[in-house]
This record gives sequence, C-alpha cells and structure tokens, in this order.
Amino acid sequence: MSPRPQRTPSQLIVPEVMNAALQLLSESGPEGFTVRAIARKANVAPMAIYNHFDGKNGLLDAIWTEGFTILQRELAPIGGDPEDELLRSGIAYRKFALEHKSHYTVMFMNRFVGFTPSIAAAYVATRAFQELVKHIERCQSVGMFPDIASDNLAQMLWAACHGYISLEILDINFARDRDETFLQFLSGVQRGFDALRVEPR
Amino acid sequence: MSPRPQRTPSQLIVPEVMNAALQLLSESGPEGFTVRAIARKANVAPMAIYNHFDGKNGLLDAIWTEGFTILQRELAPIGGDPEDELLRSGIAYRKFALEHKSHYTVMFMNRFVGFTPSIAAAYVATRAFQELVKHIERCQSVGMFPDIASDNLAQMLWAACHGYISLEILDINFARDRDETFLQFLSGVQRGFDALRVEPR
DNA sequence: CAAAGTATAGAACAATGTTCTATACTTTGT
DNA sequence: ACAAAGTATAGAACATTGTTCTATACTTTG
Repeated sequence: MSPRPQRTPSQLIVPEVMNAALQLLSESGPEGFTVRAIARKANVAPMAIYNHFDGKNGLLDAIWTEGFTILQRELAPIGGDPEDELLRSGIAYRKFALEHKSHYTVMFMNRFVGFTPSIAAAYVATRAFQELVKHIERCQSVGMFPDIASDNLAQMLWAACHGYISLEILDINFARDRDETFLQFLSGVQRGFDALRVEPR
Repeated sequence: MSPRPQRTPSQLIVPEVMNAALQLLSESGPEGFTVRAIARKANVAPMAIYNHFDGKNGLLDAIWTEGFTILQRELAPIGGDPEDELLRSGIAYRKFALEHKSHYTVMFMNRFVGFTPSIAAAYVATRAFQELVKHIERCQSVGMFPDIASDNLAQMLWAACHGYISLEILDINFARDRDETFLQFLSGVQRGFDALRVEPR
C-alpha cells in the first residue's frame, strides 16, 4: 500500500510538484490548492514546496511563468498576412486558455489572495504581451488601425478577449456554439477598431 | 478611550457591519477582509456577523445583492435614443465599477475563494443583466444589430466591458486619458457589431 | 567509503472561519 | 413600572491554513 517506500529523488520533486499542483487546480480549483494537498498528491513532504519553490506563492510564480512562456510561443507572428494572423492570435489565445485552464487561472483570474507575481514573472508576461503589439503593428504597416497607439489597442483587444474568455472559464457563457460565437466576437471587435479606415467621418 | 461603552443596538448592526466591510475592502482589499477585522472596525462582536449575515459568505452575499440592485437602477433605459442610451449604459457601467470598487470586486472579480452567490443573489444579478438586453432590443427595434440574438450580444458587450474595466480596477491600464480611452473602446466595440448594418457583404 | 547534502516526519506557531458558552444588557408586553 | 423574552458580548475552543523548525534517515558526491 505504501505509495513510495523511498524518498523522492531531488530531480523529480520540481516536476512532480508542478504536475500535482496543476492537476489539483483543474480538479478542485483554488479551494483545493493547499500546500498539504499538493504535497500529498505529489508523494512529497510539504517541506519540499518550501525548499524547491519558496512556498505556495513561489509555486504559483512558477506556474505563472510557465504559462506565459507557453502563451508567448503560441502568439508569436509567423510572417503571413497580418490581418489573418491577428485573428488567428485571438483564436490561439482562447485555445491556450481552454487547454491550460489551470495556468490561465493563475495568470489571469486573480483567484489567489496574497499572490503577486515576482519581477521576473512580470517580465515574462510583458514579453508575451509584446507579441500582440507586434501583430497590431504589422497590421498598421498595411494600413489597418490608423491613428491609434499599438500598445493602447493591444490592451483593448486583450481586455475584450480576456473578458469574454474569463466568463467562459467561469462557465458563465450560454451561447449555443461557443467556438462560433467567439469568432463572431473576435471579428466584431476587430472590425470595430478598423472601421475608421473603411469610412472615416 | 472605550469607543462604545454599551453594546450596539440591533438595528445599527447590519448597516455598521456593511459599512465597515466595504471600507475595509477598499482599504486593504480581499486580504484584509476577515471576520475579526470587520467586527473590530464596526465596533461589534464577531458573532454579530454570524447572527446577522450567516457568516462571511453571507456578508459577501449581502454586498453582492446591494451592488446589483444599484447597478440595475443605473443601467435602466430612460426612453431616449436607443443608440445613445446604449453607449451611456456602458459609461454608467464603468462609473458604477469605479465608484463602487468594493461592490464590483465582490460581484465580478472572483477574489473570494469559497464564495458563490445564493440563488436569490443570482436572481438579482440576472435582473441587472436584463437591463442591458433591453438596451440592445431597443437598438434592434430601430435597425441596429440585425441577425444576432440580443442576449448573445449582451453577453459579448458585457464581457468586453468587464474585461476592460477589470484591468482598470487591478491597475493594469496604462492609457494616457482613461476616460477617453474607454469611450474609444466602447464605441469601437459597438461599431464592430453594428457594422453589418452599415455595409453588409 | 566517508562526507556533504537533502528529503522526510512531526511538532509547533499564528491566523483564519466557525461554533459554543455564560453573562449582561435591551427590548417588549402587560 | 416591571417581569419575560430576546440578543449583543467576551472568551474559549476547534479544525484548517501557511509557515518554520528540529532531528532523523536516506542519497549523492568526491
């Protein structure tokens, strides 16, 4: 019955704790996310989380950083048509959120009272945000979105997407076809900010 | 030095606890929101929060309900031009959020692990949401937003506004003129969903 | 194979939400 | 005015939380 007769090798502790934490998060949400529960699930002593992650907030910081690293990779432009790629980045953002709900919860849902990301973690987040700015600047180079600062617009588009997706994560979305509705949302918002080009008044 | 030599009269307990809770929330956020701290600030025994509010979650439920009651009143259409009023309802929504940050935090920021609104509280929230649906249906009656379900669009517009404002509440908004930028945001989003009417393709 | 390193169990601490008790005060009905 | 009912209070108490500390036993390293 004893799950691990010997103690966990050092190298396994970090990945096993990360796995356990993410799994626990997706099973029971922030409520179940306790140091003792994570340690139990990882077959590890609670102390391990302090020795390897600097406590609960350190573990959250690690999840945050991992999440933004993945997100940045998913968002990076690949050199095609700017307008298409901007739309695809929106779809990729939502895909990331739904496929990495645990990460997204730590990164964007603000459910962990007492947690604020470290300077290093905030930097990684900024780099991910810059990918979105790049998309917009590529669009502007072909005439879209005139007369608006790219970082300003990036913030607006991100805010809109985040608002939509956070409700989806919380299960407060009652659309029939969620994928379709999100596409409609995305192109609606995008069209709104580009309308100035089509018919300036 | 004794702040209240006698015990608090029954009728004062509910309002004083509510005041203390909201004040504490705006001073120290969800971290400082503890039963003992609220009771201390209200000059009241901790037990009062259980006798009058059914505990911490009951108190949150009361704040939620009060917030949505106010919000509904602020959002209700008053019978003018539908398009103008829709825009004004967006401005009113943001005004409510910024002027009632404590309420908004409880209602929309999901910062309280272990709190889910009661059935009654959820009902009050639904009624507030319906005001937005009304706005959209008024717009549709004059030709705006064709071919889209009003509740669906209401959800999208609300999601977008909430996304924007939640970032503002968390102080992750770096626009120069915040009021102006929000207006730009609002009209951009609105224009996007109405574009079908102007030039269908 | 000895020395350094480290994972572990377990106790311990303060703070939290919550419940319970007895006491002292208010309100209410007559 | 006064007795009876109601209730606000202080304080102890409990389980759970994040966190720290200790001694022990195991691994890794030179």
